[in-house]
Amino acid sequence: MTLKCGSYQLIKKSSECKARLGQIYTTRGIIDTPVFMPVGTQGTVKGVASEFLHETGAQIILANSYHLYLRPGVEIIKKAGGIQKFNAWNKPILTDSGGFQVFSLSNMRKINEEGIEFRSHIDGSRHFFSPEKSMQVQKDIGADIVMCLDDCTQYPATYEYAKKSMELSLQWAKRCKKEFYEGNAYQTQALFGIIQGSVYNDLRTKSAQEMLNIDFTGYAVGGLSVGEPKESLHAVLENTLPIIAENKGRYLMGVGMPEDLWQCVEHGVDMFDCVIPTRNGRNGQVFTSLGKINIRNAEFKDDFSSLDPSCNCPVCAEYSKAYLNHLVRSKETLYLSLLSLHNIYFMINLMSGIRNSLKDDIFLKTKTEFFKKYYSKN
RNA sequence: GGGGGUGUGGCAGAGUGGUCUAAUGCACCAGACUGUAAAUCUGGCGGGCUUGCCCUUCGGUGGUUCAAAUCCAUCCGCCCCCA
Repeated sequence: MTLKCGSYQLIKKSSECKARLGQIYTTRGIIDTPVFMPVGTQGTVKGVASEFLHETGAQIILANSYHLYLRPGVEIIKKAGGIQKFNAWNKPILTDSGGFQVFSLSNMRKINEEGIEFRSHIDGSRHFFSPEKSMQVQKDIGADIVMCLDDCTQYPATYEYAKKSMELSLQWAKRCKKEFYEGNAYQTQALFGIIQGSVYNDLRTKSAQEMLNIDFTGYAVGGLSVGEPKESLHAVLENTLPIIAENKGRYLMGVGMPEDLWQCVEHGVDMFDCVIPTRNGRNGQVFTSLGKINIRNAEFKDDFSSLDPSCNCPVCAEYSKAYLNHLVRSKETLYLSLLSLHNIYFMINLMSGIRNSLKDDIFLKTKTEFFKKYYSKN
């Protein structure tokens, strides 16, 4: 049997909760899930060279079509032979559609039914992203998994606003699918739909059902981690994920912190992405099995132990907290790479631990142990 | 020896009678960051508590004034120029 790019294979369900072990097939390799995908907006995971990224065990990374479209431009990437040739990352890549920029560049864009008009954050020039345009850009970039152009609803949003926004994403999703499969030329790439609806359960339900009707290879839950309370996030997942067919990959966009990964896997999420490991790394915050620390803090000036006693990453193997503290204080650029690398390794390793616990069907016990240790210093 | 200048919080540096516990930057102490316009941003940075006030602070001392970082005297330190 030939597996379609982006298709999900369920391997084992937890007997204790909705967590599940599986695999997502892509043309460039099989992804073991649950998986954490480091974010490389501009085609590079900030501060981490591909060879080090491989060492972390990363299976797939993100890139952003809006950013790559603006610079270097799609033509350059096509000329390079696709994004994987261009950025020397030969494993799967998922591209975001530009939908998140609707949210994050909210004061530099206008939305209408046709699409989104952006003012470039680089030079102020005007650009138009329609669902069709987003599909063309992502196909040209050469992503293995392509995301539908959506309207990432801001939080808070009134019910009426969230409804309109969700319905717009739905209309766009239909156009994305049509455009994506146009000419049947892109069977090596997968298209995922994105469920919206803010914190309103009936809107989420509607969005999920309609997305399933359109029929995508995988489904993402978007519009979360945009400022809503944690309870809302969990309520949405609890409500929405069961609607998605069991044989489809479920991707929670933009999440998250280590504690979020455990909790959301428990709800049945298969894929995550988040800028946290790299951004926080660049800001001195380090994730460890004993909780997060800010390596800039004075207490680490003469702490010659590694960042995390139970970490096997290249940074923990070689460098002390005291030295990393010194690098951060001195603004030596090396710390950007080292802390990002460690944090990514931490996330990837955490997911690997989650998968192992699912294999042995001891997810909840392992989760409890993780939290006990992670919060032991507070 | 003669002339000129200068001394402000950890550092640099504003302020030249009241609105000054004293701008700003750095340093320092913390916090935040969730499909990346982020190597960024925010807060704190003399002491005390009843959180509104009180005490202490602009080289030292003394003075003028209702009021002094700011004016005067004097002492001390530093810098420059001429001999």
